[in-house]
Amino acid sequence: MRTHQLVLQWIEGQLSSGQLALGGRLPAERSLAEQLQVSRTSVREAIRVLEAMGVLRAGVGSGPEAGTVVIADPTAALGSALRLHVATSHLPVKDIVETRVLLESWAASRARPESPALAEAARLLEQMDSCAETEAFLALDVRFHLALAEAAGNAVVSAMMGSLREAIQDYAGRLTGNLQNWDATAARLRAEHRGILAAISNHDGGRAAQLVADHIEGYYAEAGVRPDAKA
Amino acid sequence: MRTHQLVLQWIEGQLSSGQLALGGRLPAERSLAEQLQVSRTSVREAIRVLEAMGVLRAGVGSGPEAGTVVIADPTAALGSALRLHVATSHLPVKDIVETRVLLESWAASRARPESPALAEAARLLEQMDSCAETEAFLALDVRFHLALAEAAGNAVVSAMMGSLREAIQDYAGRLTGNLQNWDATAARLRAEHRGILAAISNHDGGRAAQLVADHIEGYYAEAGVRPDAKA
DNA sequence: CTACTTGATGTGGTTGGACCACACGCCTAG
DNA sequence: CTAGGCGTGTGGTCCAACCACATCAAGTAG
Repeated sequence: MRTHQLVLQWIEGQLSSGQLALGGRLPAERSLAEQLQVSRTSVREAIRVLEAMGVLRAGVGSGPEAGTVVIADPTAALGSALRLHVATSHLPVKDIVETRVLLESWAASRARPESPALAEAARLLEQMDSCAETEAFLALDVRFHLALAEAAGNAVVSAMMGSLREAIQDYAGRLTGNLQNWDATAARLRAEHRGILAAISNHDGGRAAQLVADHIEGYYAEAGVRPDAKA
Repeated sequence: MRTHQLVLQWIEGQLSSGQLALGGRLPAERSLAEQLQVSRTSVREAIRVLEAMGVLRAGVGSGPEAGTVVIADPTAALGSALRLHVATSHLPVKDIVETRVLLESWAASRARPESPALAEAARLLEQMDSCAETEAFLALDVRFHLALAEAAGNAVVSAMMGSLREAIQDYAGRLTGNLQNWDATAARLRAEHRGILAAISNHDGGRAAQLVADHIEGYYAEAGVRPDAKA
């Protein structure tokens, strides 16, 4: 057992047992090293791993914003991991898109019309109407889809969807350049978004799921994704 | 930008550009540190992060097994990340199970009867017939479900399913103790497995998906999972 | 008395160096 | 020709020191 893994186990134990909860602060690196009888280096390596997984956040200085505190950002961990494995060509972009369609369709079919996340999605839609810049439009689009996912009330699905999106973000951004007529595409996307929200409001989950699947697949098809495309 | 993140970017760039591929070896830590003009500590922190994400594997000594090489184990990264976030009670077990049902049903509906993975699944099923010990049975069960997922031909779904399984492995293990009559349960599981394989062989994806969903939900229900259960 | 300056303190961030355990492969003694 | 030892390079670990930063408290000028 390598030393930093011992530290990892200790921290995970503290989390599991509830002695270390969300927002809680880890002991200072130097003091934790002494407490566990390991070097500060090993403590730091463990902290780095947990930081990369979205479990901790390290802050320098003094005061409430400083120190190493427990956070909860599952999307960060899954996203960077997926992105790296896409980089090694071990995870085809095609599979990423396919999985995103699966998760997002399910989320749409499960979304509850009364969910606050759905109201947020509707608000985002209005902002997109008065948005001319492509970049800002796409940023709102990302938030719209994430809000849609959250409306299903499944944190794992939300995290996975966000991470899938992050993993192919650069790739999707480059695709936008392939579009022939952005204004026309944006208009179509707006209309499709409205259709999705309407289906959810009408408690027609099946239709919402189908619309979402068409929406995503249609966009990638228009941007020129081929089934064997690589990142 | 922190120093170890610079190293991370450099390595990710090497992966993206293809100069560092699966099975390739990273320069030695000391030499990489000199090349990037950073300390060995920073290089090591970056390597630790990538190791935790299943992208690298560090080996001591000399020869072909030594050095830091590129691997591809997406399941490891997603699994440990999910497990940690379950530990912080940020990801409810209920959502994990729900997501697993979603992914695995989809995989069953997409599984190709001629897939080698499906043949492997059938082989595992035979082994489970002549398997009395609970522990060994469950180990084969895990491999059976993973083979089923691989038969769908989507690497992302396979990785996510494996990681979901890993994240609640300990939890599921404890559940087994809740079962009243293990022999009867095992017999039922065997029969259900056969039904799933039969449906796939008959090209009845819809039925296969339904059987898988019932199979998983039935097991957790029998073991006493309540919707608000925590890890 | 108030308001600003200044230093002490504690945090993570980074570095260089040292030593260890390990595995391979050469090289010598038999 | 064989068997053992030893050199070399790898990651693993630890230590001591220094830096940048943020806060807070004491001290000082107004």
